[in-house]
Amino acid sequence: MTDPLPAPAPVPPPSPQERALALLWGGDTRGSRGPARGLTRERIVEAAIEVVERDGPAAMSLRRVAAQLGVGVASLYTYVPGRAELEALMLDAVAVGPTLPHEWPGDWRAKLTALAHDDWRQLRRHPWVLELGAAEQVPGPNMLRWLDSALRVFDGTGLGEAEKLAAIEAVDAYVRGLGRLRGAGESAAEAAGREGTDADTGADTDTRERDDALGRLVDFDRYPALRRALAAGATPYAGAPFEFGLQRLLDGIEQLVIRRSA
Amino acid sequence: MTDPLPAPAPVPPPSPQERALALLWGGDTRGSRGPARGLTRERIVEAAIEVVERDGPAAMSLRRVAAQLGVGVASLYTYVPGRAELEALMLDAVAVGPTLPHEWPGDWRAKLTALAHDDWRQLRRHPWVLELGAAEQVPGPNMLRWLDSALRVFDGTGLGEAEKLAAIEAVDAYVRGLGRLRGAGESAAEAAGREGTDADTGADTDTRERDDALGRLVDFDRYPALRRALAAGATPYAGAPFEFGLQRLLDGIEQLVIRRSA
DNA sequence: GTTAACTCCGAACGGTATACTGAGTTACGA
DNA sequence: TCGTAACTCAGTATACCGTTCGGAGTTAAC
Repeated sequence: MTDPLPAPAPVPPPSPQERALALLWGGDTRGSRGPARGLTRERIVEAAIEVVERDGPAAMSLRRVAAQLGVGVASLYTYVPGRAELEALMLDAVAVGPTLPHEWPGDWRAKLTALAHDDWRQLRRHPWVLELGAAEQVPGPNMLRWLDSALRVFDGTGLGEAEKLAAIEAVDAYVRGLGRLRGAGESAAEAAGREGTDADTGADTDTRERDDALGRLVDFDRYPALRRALAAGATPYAGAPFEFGLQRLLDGIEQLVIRRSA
Repeated sequence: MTDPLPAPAPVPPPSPQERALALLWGGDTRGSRGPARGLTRERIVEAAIEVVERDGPAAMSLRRVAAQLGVGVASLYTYVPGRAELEALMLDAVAVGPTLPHEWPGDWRAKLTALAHDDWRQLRRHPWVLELGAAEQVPGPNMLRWLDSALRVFDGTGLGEAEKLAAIEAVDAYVRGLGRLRGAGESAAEAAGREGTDADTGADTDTRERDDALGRLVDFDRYPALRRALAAGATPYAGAPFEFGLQRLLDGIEQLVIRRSA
């Protein structure tokens, strides 16, 4: 009762994470036969982004993407293994602005400030990344290019390598976290309306409406400290002004830089 | 052709946001007739949380929640208007730990550190809040109770009301943002295994696996700064150590406190 | 006792992602 | 040159999803 045939392939099943990685990092392994392809991965990602920006993240579906391209749903599967992987591609596509942090003028603090602002602007322009990217961040080429550039912002400071990385991710975490507290961000129309003004409006109309409804329902006498803050004009859960927390964080990093260069 | 009857009810249609708010803040307006109710809203929320923690956020569905409770799907709609509102209830249910920040010992910095740690622990224990709460944060009773308590942490410092609020939200944003960069957090089994140890493991098994796959695919010569960081032992996109960014942020807030009390 | 309000739920509707199958198209290898 | 293998594409099928509808049973108010 020998068993001459070992298990044919003890290869672990490719996890969705690994599939997304392989997809993001190229590795095109298709032959050359068959009819010419009518689409490209880039066109699909582009169409998907159009759909999600027009109809919102909840309405994003492969069917709509296919319709946008004038193609059957099943056709997409020859270019992209599934929805999750498409989302990873979309995220990487909008991950980075046109220029890179280390190329910007000024010292590290100026660059880091600009980095945060750029991140913030990107997030407000594409609010859906917060809803789409919930699953997990699979690092793609754009993200790594950005991260590499961001690390170089700290060239010349005495910070350790791990500290540089941690500082970048702290700023990134703050920006993204605040974007989430603030809610979905402004509409595309809004963004187009004041393109580039970069204003830090304390609260938009939606949050104002919600606060009104909240004020009608809640007895704020039960929350004295909150009541005081409200009376002073602060607007909770609208997201605090972006700049405040950023400057505090940068102050803290600056303290460390000074300590390290001493 | 007079028109003696004005439009009967110019009441605007209740938005989903307002429905969720009304739901979170009580306002039970049901009559007393009809058969006794077999369920409660609390039981439903509890069951939903069980489902999401067992099967993951993607598998959360009203049908599963109903099955978990041994009732038909449609029955849920007598207690909860829809899925969005149920999610709001779930989020508020796990929003706050057993004790409140202002009751903890120490000065404001000690309390704020504990607040961040508590927030972090809560996030790692219920990672799904990051995926569920994507839509929008509708503040419920627990959240406001927590926020009120958090504001009182700054009692005695010279900070302005808006500054207090902004500081709280900055810390909160940092913690949640880092939770997202890190990925979904640890499994329930993990959490149970080292209950309360609060260790800051740099990277878990999942991220290690992903990094291996990444290393195989990516030519890091194209990312010199990143390569240096990696060589120094840093692990990108695994989330930097939680403590680093937190202490930098707290340092920055401390500077402001000192300035304000001068 | 009648009735109106209420709970519960099976069934159905329109939507989703994905798998499967088959037909049509292309280019390599003999 | 031409058969055939490899490939693209789409229609159909499956298995879910949230939500609605209508009916049957139950209770309190009148």
